[in-house]
Amino acid sequence: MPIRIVLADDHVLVRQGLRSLLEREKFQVVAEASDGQDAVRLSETHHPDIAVLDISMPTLNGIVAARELSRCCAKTKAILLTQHEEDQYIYEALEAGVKGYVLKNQVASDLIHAIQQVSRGEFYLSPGISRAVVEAYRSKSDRPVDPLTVRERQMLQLIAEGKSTKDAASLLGISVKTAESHRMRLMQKLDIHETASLVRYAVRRRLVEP
Amino acid sequence: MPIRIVLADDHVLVRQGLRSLLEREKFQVVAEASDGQDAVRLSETHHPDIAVLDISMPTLNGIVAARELSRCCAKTKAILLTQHEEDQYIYEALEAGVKGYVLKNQVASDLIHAIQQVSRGEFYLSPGISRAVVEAYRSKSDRPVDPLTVRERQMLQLIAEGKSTKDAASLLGISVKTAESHRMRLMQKLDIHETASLVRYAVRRRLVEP
DNA sequence: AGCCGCATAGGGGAATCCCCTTATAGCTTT
DNA sequence: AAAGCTATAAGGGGATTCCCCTATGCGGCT
Repeated sequence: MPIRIVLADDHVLVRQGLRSLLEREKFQVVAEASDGQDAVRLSETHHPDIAVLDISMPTLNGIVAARELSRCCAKTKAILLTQHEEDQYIYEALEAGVKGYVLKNQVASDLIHAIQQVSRGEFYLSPGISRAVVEAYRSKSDRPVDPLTVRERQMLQLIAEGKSTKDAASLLGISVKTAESHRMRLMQKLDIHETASLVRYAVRRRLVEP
Repeated sequence: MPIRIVLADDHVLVRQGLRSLLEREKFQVVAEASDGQDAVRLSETHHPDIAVLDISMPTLNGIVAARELSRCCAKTKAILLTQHEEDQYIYEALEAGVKGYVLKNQVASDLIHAIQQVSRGEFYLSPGISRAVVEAYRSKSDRPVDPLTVRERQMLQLIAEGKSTKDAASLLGISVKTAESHRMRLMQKLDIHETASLVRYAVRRRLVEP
């Protein structure tokens, strides 16, 4: 039986390129998602062996999506794709239960290996980020804890993407007033009081692309 | 004889995905480049029919590379790949002699069509950017690279820094209503309708640090 | 001389943001 | 069992954004 995969990346063209690559290796791509929520939803219905998630995606980024997956689809193993190797949030990814971490500027065989290895129950990390992982663990004790909750970070991302509170609320399936609450406490925690600074913060945190 | 292609994108994984996609369609990828200089160099030696160039690349971005190509390899036609629908990229791209413009969040068949059409000597533009192109041609005569006036750019920067319109007005020594006017026309010109997207635009333009 | 772009300034209004408050339910920690 | 954090939801209200509209004066282009 082939390894079954859900593929999530917000760029259709990139996604289809990856799909072509994976199918050439006899993997079976059972579904494609263009954002994090879709990735989670499709994983819930298809129960794939592997979810390949781009880190920067709308609605839920790859890390948050991976966290969701480890809650709702324990069988599905998450592999993150990222552009950045100076990723200081690798620790977050590991904590989210990610099994593989692949840089976009590695060769395709890297992703292939990652999928094979992770589906065997092992971990896989692209060469070049091991250092970052080691450092993440080394400084684990005095790591600056991100004060935000999952919901607050989701709101932050949606705000930074240009969504209004109302839009964000309906995207998250909660009431406008609840979304406002999350937004307010988020701003209090970060001591930021305008949308603009919030967006710059989200860009620095790589929750969204500038 | 198959259509011969040079493929340039700084992410190896994405590049190989695209290659797989193109080879499935019987195109011949004669070389891959990971930056703009390489793309030009490889085109000079291989004389491909088509150069597929990502816009954001190290050393030379896709647009500059396309400009080079139109000088040194007139036979090679450039197709740009981009994440952004932002208008001013398109102006620059057209001026650089680009023959095709494909958004990364279009389906793969879009790129296939682009290659076929461009190699026949026609133009190709992804759906969704035609409007911007039409506008580019409409006001072609005196189009500055950046369509914003000095005042509008000042406003943009202040907004992105987190200033309110009122604050910005007093900083610029003008009335709040004037500042609002600048802000409004700025948003109209860029076709951006929320502060958040405005901030991300300013970050991309390096008007402010993220 | 007349048109056009730009900076200036203002009126008005709907929507949204920002911030305060309170309250219930669930889950974890102590 | 109590305390604490989180997610949920709601009321209210002042500030700001966003987008229409009009209007004047200045400088440059044809």
